[in-house]
This record gives sequence, C-alpha cells and structure tokens, in this order.
Amino acid sequence: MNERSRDILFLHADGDSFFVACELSVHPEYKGRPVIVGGDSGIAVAMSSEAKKLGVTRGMPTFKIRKQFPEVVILNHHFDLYRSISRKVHEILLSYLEVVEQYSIDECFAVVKPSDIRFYGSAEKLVHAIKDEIQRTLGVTYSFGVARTKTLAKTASKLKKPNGAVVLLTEEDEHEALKKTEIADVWGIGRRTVPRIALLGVKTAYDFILVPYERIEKQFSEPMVLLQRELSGQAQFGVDGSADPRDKKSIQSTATFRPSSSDAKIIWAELAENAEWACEHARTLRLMMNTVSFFVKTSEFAYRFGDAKLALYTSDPGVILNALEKEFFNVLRRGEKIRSTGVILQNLRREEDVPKDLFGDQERANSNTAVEFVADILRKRFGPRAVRRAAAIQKTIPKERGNSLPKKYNPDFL
DNA sequence: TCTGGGGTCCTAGGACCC
DNA sequence: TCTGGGGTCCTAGGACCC
Repeated sequence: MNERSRDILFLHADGDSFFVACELSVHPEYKGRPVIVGGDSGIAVAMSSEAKKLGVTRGMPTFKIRKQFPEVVILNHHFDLYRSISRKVHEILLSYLEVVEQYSIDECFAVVKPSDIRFYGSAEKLVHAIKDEIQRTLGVTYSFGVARTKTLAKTASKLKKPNGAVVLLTEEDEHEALKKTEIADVWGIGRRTVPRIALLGVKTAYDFILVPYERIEKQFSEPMVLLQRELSGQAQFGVDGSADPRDKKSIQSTATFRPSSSDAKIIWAELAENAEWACEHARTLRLMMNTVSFFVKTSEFAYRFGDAKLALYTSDPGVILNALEKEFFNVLRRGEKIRSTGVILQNLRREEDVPKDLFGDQERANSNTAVEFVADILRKRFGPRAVRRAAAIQKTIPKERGNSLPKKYNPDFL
C-alpha cells in the first residue's frame, strides 16, 4: 500500500430527520413543534426530535399518533422537495470532494484525500465547512462521520446526531466508537443476524472485531467477513461516484389499498395501476424491461409472488398485464383478503440498447408506447389521475353497470 | 406499535452442458 | 446406456438497507 492510498479517508453525511427538516425549511412556522411526515402513508416515516421525545416511533400508525399525541403536526410527503434538496446537498459535497456517492435520498459517501484536507488544516475543519454551507444555504442539518473505512464513517456519523461531526483518526478513536455501538446498529447487521452473532457473546461492534476471523468465516458468509474487516479499519468497499439513475436494476410500484379485499377484480385493478406507475417511471428514464414480477400481500402480511418473462423488451403496461394474468390467478386464493399489491420491473435496459430485430417484432411490441407517451403528457398537465388504464378504473365503476373492458384486461375469476 | 414504499445484493439449488 | 465429475447460468427468495 502506498503512502497516498493509506491516507485516504471516507466521509459519510446523514441528513437529520431529513423529510421533516425539508418540510420545516418551507414551513418554519412548525419549528419547535412535534412534527412527523407520513400522513398519506398511514405511518410515521420521519419524526422531528420533539416528536421522538414524546415517544413517537418510526412506523407508528398515524391514527394512533392522532389519538395518543394530538399535539403532533402530521404532514404529507413531498418527495420532489426532498429530492431537490438532496440534489443540492450532493452538489455542495461535490464542490469540496471529487468522488461522491449518493447512497440514498438523505445519505452520501465521499472519498477524502489528503489534498482535500490540506487547505482547511484538518479533517474536522473541512467537515465543518461543508456542514455550515449546507445548513446556511438549505436550512437543513446533516451529521458527519469521517474514518478509514465506509462502515466506520457510517458508524461515526451516528454518534453525535443530530448536527454533529465525528472524525476517527486513530485506532483508539475507532475502538471507542465501536464500544459505543450496539451490534444491532451496525450497517449490514439485521434482525436475523443479531441472535446468531449474540451466540458468540457479541454485544457491541467492538466485541465483533475481537472475534477470531476464522470463526466468522466458518459460521457466516462473505458479507460478514467483509464487515468485520471494515470495522477493523481495512477498507473493503469503495465509493461509487458514477451512479446514474438509468443504471437502475429494478423499478417497482407498490400500494396499499383500503379496505382490504378478496375481490379478484379489485385486486387486479390495483395491480394494473401499479403496472402503469412503474412503466411510466421506466419511460421517464427511457428504460425497457423483459422480466416482470408481482406480489400480493394478504391482510396477514403473507406475500404471494409471481413473475413472467417477456419475449421482447417493453415499457407498455398492457403487455405486462397480459403476461402476468395467468400467474395472478394462480397465486390468488379464494376468500383471502389482500391489502396491497406491487409490480417490479426487472432486467432493465436502456431503450437505445434494445436490439432491433429483423422482423420488426420489437416495434410491434411497442405499438402502445406512443399512446402511453401521450398519456404521460396528459398526466403531467392534468394530474396523475387524469388518464388511467381501463382495468385500473374498474373499481370505480358501479358493478351493476357491468363493464365494457377489453377482454384481455378483464379476466374472470371463479 | 400491527406495520409504507423503493431499492440492492447474496446464495442455494436446479437446469444444462461438456 | 451407464458411468463420474465439474462448470456456468439462471432464478427464487431471503436479508438487509433507507
């Protein structure tokens, strides 16, 4: 390892109560009050510190919050706002550092080289310069971690939340940080792994790095080995600064509907609507796909999956629905209540990379795309519900009127 | 707590081939 | 037809993440 790479550090930036912070940047009148975002999803997705203090937790149903904590301000999502602030944070980071990875809407990783630090005198001072600029220009706060590996940086950024910065330079710093971090809070350790690793007497991240490497290798799989190295200061993960939304591997649209239903027509209509949304998203990114899967989720939270491989690439929901129809009815069980459905588009490919075949089948498969394209425009102008596929509207048609849907979207259920 | 929505990656096992 | 062994590719679904 040469001098240069030995001195490379990783930075992690983590938005504090990000969705709520974005809302407060446009609604300063709610500052200081307990606020949550998630009104339209039915659960609390983000909470202000005041709401957390009251005891509101992530995932708590809003009806319960209303009853138990009537003083809480419940706001709906505005994802476009969050995305635009997120993009600006990314730009600010890029003005200080060369390689920045957008990990999620409210988190970034970046590479910090010695030359980035030199001008500021220390990593701390660099981080505070970035932090201050974000807060000053965008009105939201971020917490930062800087360390020898991605995982250590991510661990560090949690230690002084909100609005804090922790730089781990020495091994002693790292060990101190790991001792304060419960194993369940480590990035990559989930519900299933906690009990397995507890068997080895591991309670904190520090306990974990003390477990002999061979034991981890024997009892767990590769990711755990990498994780242990990362926490021990040996960088295993790089920063991907080239992420392009068109490189996406899958696109999904899922939605819960109320009330739950065992009526196949209603469930099918919900699925059709998800197919529309997912395809619209794909077309916006100029992507096509040839594999699609779906699920229905029962009121008991059991999932039933199905999928279909398409002969050609498409972004036409009609083609997808035709392909899924049979599987859909195989998966459905009579009388079982369904609470949500989802459609997942896979094997995504950029439009320009889809091979044109000799006989024009590909063009024929896309014959509806022009129609869909027009529909997208109408939706943009008149709102998302302005144009919908017939199957998706079916649930709003009174039953006694029957329907005149094309047969292909209207399979009959026993 | 009675539980939303959008993603990625890993792995075990089967199909297929030599 | 039986025989052995091994490689690759694909897929289903599990685990995890925000």
